[in-house]
Amino acid sequence: MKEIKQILQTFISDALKKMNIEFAVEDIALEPTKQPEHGDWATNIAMQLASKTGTSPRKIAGDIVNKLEKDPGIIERVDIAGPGFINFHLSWEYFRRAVSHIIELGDKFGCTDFGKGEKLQIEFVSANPTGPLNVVSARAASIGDIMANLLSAIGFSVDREFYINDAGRQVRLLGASVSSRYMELFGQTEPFPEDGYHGDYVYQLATEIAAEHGDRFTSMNVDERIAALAQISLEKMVAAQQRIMAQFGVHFQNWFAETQLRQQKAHLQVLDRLQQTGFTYEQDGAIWFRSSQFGDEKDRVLITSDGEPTYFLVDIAYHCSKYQRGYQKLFDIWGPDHHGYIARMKAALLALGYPENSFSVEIVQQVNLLRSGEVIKMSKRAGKIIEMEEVINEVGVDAARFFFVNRKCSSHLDFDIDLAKKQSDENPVYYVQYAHARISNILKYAAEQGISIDGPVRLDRIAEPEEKQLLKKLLQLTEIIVGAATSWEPHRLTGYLLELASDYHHFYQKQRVVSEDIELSRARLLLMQATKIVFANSLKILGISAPEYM
RNA sequence: GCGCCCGUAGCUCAAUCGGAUAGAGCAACGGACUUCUAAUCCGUAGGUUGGGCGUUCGAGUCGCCCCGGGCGUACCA
Repeated sequence: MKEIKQILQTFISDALKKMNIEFAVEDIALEPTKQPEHGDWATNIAMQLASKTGTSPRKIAGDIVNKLEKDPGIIERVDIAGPGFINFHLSWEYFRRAVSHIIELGDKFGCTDFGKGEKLQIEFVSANPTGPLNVVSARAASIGDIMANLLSAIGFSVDREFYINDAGRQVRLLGASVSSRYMELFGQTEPFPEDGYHGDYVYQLATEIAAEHGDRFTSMNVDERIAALAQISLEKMVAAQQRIMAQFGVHFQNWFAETQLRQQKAHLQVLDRLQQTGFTYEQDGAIWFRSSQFGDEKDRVLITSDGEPTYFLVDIAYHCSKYQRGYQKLFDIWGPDHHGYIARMKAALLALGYPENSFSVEIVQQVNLLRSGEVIKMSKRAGKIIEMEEVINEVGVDAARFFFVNRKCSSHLDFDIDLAKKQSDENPVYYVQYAHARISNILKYAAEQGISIDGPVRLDRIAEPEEKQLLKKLLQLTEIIVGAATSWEPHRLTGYLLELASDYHHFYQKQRVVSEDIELSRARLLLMQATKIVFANSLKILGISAPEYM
């Protein structure tokens, strides 16, 4: 079954050809209508052409409609309305065919081969292993994972990657912080580092290490101890990150360590390559990259005057490694505090000769946690933060994923913990899941009543407006997925699910599925099956469970 | 100062490429369970889309100027 949008586009395009008008098929705008009086799908093509030719839009619309092929298996009626919209009323035959089409495709319904297997990578979360994962990480985890699912559904080959910042100053600082607490446990004083990490987790690390290794680090000299404790702490922190991600249902194909790059001297090779491009220079004892030539505000340092590679240089090497590993497109999800970093990274990759649009960054905006209607104030300095783990334990994985993604990535998010926890009608997650559970229960009930859907079913018994509305919505899944995936707007899928649930509950209220009328019951049971598939496929992309009962 | 994100109903948010009468949910009020799950449904009320000017057949959406909120602006990561 071809997408209705494409079918109608072809019809219109053929009509335009008969009128000797050139217009690219894929540019013919078609959208589902908001009001039933306007039919099912509408196009504004006549208005667009009117502004070009100077003819009245309603006249052009009339010409198009006259020349239009009106396949009765698809189109019931075509109207011209308003300033010149052409409204298509689709036939019952078309909608009924959708039922068996969806059931036939099953878990493949909604998927396309748009991406043609192109290999791409999404890197997300990549939180420093020097502190616990916070709520922004949770939001990034949801968005990254769901975007990966969406892009897979439209035919890309997608890998998820987590970059472990396990080198540099921050890690040494963690080691020093833990070392100080560790010595404290054994009654010895070691000054706590300036800018060290506060927070209970540092004590916990020290306590765990003391329990596992005893006092054997106390006799080392300070630098050795800090290095040793940094390494152990790092492993523990990364293990915790991996555990929480798994618990949240996010499975990274790769956890990529920064030290790996440093050991291979990958950053020096990249420095070499950059120097060959001629976009570097020395000044004040440092080596600079001329990123301002590529639209950055100013030039950036690659090697400091102390001879140390900057984080930026290593990060360039990291992104090069992604290309070298065969990814054709790179997506990064960063926090709001990194947006100033985008220009320089794009500049570097451009200078190195990678294709202009092969790298893009999505900035995920901040999250305000609310409890009892109040924003919870957090202070990283004082170590007072609400951890990702706390949130998902408190509200559950399903609700957390739904809430984090039910908003444009670029919008700030108010996350109301009380609301997400509520198992009531105030909570949109349950509204959707309840619809799925209701359908499951009907199917179960029908089976208990001995109603079988095997053999020929008279789909023409499906004829009520609530059924048409439901089918119309079911058929939109594919386009919603393509739109959400290509525009990086995963909230379109949650929005769609809420609409679908609403249409379903409405249907449920007005029409009974299992009744005395066996033929009608069987037809509606197929409709229920198709609806269940759409709920299940959508929820699977969101990584949210589809309960059989609630 | 400059750059990015944002401003839509009392609250939280939608609105696909610029489309028709700006929609949902929550909160408020009034109704609907003898019937496959009431975690549901129906109804009422709620708006100068922060303000102004412009672009055009048409602007919440695009451009310019204000107002307000958030974030960034390192030889840190």
